[in-house]
Amino acid sequence: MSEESNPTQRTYEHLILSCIHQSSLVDAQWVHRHLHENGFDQDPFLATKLINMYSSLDLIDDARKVFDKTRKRTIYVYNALVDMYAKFGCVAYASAVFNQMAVKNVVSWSAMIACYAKNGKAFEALKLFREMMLKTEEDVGPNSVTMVSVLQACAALAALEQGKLIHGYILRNGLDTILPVISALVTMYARCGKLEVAQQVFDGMDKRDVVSWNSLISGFGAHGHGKKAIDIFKDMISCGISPSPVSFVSLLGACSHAGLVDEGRALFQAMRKEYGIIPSVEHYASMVDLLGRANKLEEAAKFIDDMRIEPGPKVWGSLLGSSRIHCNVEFAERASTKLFQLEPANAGNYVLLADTYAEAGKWDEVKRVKKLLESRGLQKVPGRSWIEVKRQIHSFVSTDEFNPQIEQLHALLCELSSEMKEKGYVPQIKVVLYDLGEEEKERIVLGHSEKLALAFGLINTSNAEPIRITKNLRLCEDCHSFTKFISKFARKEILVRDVNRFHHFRDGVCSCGDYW
DNA sequence: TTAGGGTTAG
Repeated sequence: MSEESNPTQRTYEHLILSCIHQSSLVDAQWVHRHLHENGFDQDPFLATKLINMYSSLDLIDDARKVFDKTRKRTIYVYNALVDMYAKFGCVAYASAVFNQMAVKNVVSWSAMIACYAKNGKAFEALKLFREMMLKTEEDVGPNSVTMVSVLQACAALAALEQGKLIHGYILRNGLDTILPVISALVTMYARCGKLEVAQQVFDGMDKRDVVSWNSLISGFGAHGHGKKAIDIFKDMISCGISPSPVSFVSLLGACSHAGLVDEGRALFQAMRKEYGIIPSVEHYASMVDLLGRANKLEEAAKFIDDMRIEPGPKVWGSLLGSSRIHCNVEFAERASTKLFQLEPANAGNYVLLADTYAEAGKWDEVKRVKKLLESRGLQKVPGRSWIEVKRQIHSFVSTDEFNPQIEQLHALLCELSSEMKEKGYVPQIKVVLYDLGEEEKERIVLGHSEKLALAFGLINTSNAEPIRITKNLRLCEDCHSFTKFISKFARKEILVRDVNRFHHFRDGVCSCGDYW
């Protein structure tokens, strides 16, 4: 690049940055046109910037066009495109671009791993990380940024043993002073059920920012320690750290899991009045969840009516979820009517409404909603549970007939069930929302994925070792009751992370206090 | 000169 052209390139860079800043489409198109007319659109530096610009304006196709027209595609142009697809959740496109790259550096690998980790593909993230570790090129060794995404993947899978290996790598490579890395470690340990280790890692930090504190608050919240989460928040304030909007989402979530309605209401008020934070949809959704779970559905609905912003799917989703828990047909209908308009392709909403009808015995309505679901070509997400044994993740679904150990697991569960029935366990067959006979229902609940994972854990872990199970949905009442019995009967400590929170079973009691 | 990262959401 010649010297005199530098200012012009820089001018265009500033113009593009200003379009991003003001998110102005008209200006963006104007700048792009000028750039083209002056022959700057083949400059790879500016092409990268243009991709970023269109990406920030949510214009994927325009960004792609810039890429396609750029003849000199540097290591930077490709990375910008991978990152854009990652941002929009287009994992297949991102990986296609990544695979096309002849030269990949640490940023390329990190961007692709982050893409998988952020878009619910944690297995793929770990797989790609292992591949990256086998590369010998100088510029491909993982760094702190890579570690953060890998830790997120471990957290998503509750892969504690893998996470510990990564922790070791972080210590050996001196990455343990970098704030994002430590915050990700705190979250990883908390989400893998090791709250005490999360606390130790946090205690060992010499410097903490608001995100480090938020990580700890949400960790305690997810484990049901609402009061402790509030205490941590108070400690943070007394250390002179200002709370962020996320601090309050975490706190309200913590109150919700622990049923701390009054504390939650007070925090919501304080957020505005004392800390000047304007509540966003996430805060409203958390409040609706807090009230709804506590069976204050009227108040939750009124809270929505009084909102100063448009409620949106998260808020209505919270109301629907609570209505399902408390089997309230009226509010479930109200929320789902809105949700079917706002997010017609979300199968979960149809399932929640159908389940509410089923529990209320309204079988004609159940049929109607299931038909609606089918007519829209949607499918219910199957329940899945998994468990890590010797660094291997074993995954279970209730209908898994290909699992080589399935016969053994079923036999063990039948044996345990009949023995526990003598000690007072009563199968909660009402959770089976089909018009079936009692025996059939009992057979179905005994085949739930969480119980298969539990049986697998009983066979494959030592006596002293706790069992850690992760589940993609909310824990059902029968699995909850069954696991409580097992924890006493088999004298086993069992940790289950469901989609919302942790259940810590010990000696026949669960840490959630049967409120979840 | 450019690119990748931490906390929340049910």
